Amino acid sequence: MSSAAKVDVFQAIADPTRRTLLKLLGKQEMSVAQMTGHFSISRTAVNKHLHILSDAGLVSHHKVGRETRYQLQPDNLRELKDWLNYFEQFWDNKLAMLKFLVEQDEDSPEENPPLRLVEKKPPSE
Amino acid sequence: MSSAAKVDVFQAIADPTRRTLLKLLGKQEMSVAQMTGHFSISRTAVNKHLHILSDAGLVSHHKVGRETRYQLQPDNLRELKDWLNYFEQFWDNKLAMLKFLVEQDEDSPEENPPLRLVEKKPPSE
DNA sequence: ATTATATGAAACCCATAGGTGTCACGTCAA
DNA sequence: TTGACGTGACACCTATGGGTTTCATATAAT
Repeated sequence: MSSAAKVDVFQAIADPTRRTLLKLLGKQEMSVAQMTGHFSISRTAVNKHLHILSDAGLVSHHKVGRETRYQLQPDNLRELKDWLNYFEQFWDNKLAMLKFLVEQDEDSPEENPPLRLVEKKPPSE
Repeated sequence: MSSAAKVDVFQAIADPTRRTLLKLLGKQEMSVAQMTGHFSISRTAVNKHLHILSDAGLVSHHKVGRETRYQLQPDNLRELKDWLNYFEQFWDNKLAMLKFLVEQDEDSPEENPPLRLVEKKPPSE
């Protein structure tokens, strides 16, 4: 129940303009006009992109005076990460293993086993 | 020159059918007809999706007799991973740091410093 | 009170994405 | 040789995505 997610996250990040918007919001909360300044498209177009990002649960917004400030809401990117995680086994077993171990560690904070890097091995192909 | 990448990877994985195709190919090399069996759309439609995945460099294909076998080619998913990596700092600093360190290690194979888990700290900005 | 600013919503345009069916061709089986 | 199988290339259709312009409204500034 983390988010309504009326729009697919994969779909939301498919557009390069929206990806740039997310990067911008990663730096700081911004108003619509402020963001529009970074593009050569109309403010209305930017607004549409923001709506899509909002429907995907990737940004939130709140009004400050007459302007609408948008904030990055990266939680739903986890879905993307989880998807990608499945494929990481195909190109880098070592990194996938490490991530697995780290996530295990996250779930049991009282334990803190000494993590060590495994032997280096070249990519299978 | 790893790939032509005529199609954006983000765009390529935006479609759920194409994501399913990638998952299928993650299990094993498959022919077009074989993949079509997993969907309710026409073979021609599947073929188009495969072309898009191919243009994005995510799959490769080779002919075996009269059938065309497709294989997963996950290298270009790194672009997606790199993009996502930037945002991970906003939801999980520890994991992002570890990944960074691991990748650093990948780049300098002659050195092998003892990596230790660092303390969790809030994003710098 | 009046004007400028910041925004949202609506109507509209056009390119393209995703789907279909058809046809031709190479390959495997009888 | 003949026919079924597996596929690629085309032509076509329709919904939607990303863009625009215009209009209305609320807030800030003078």
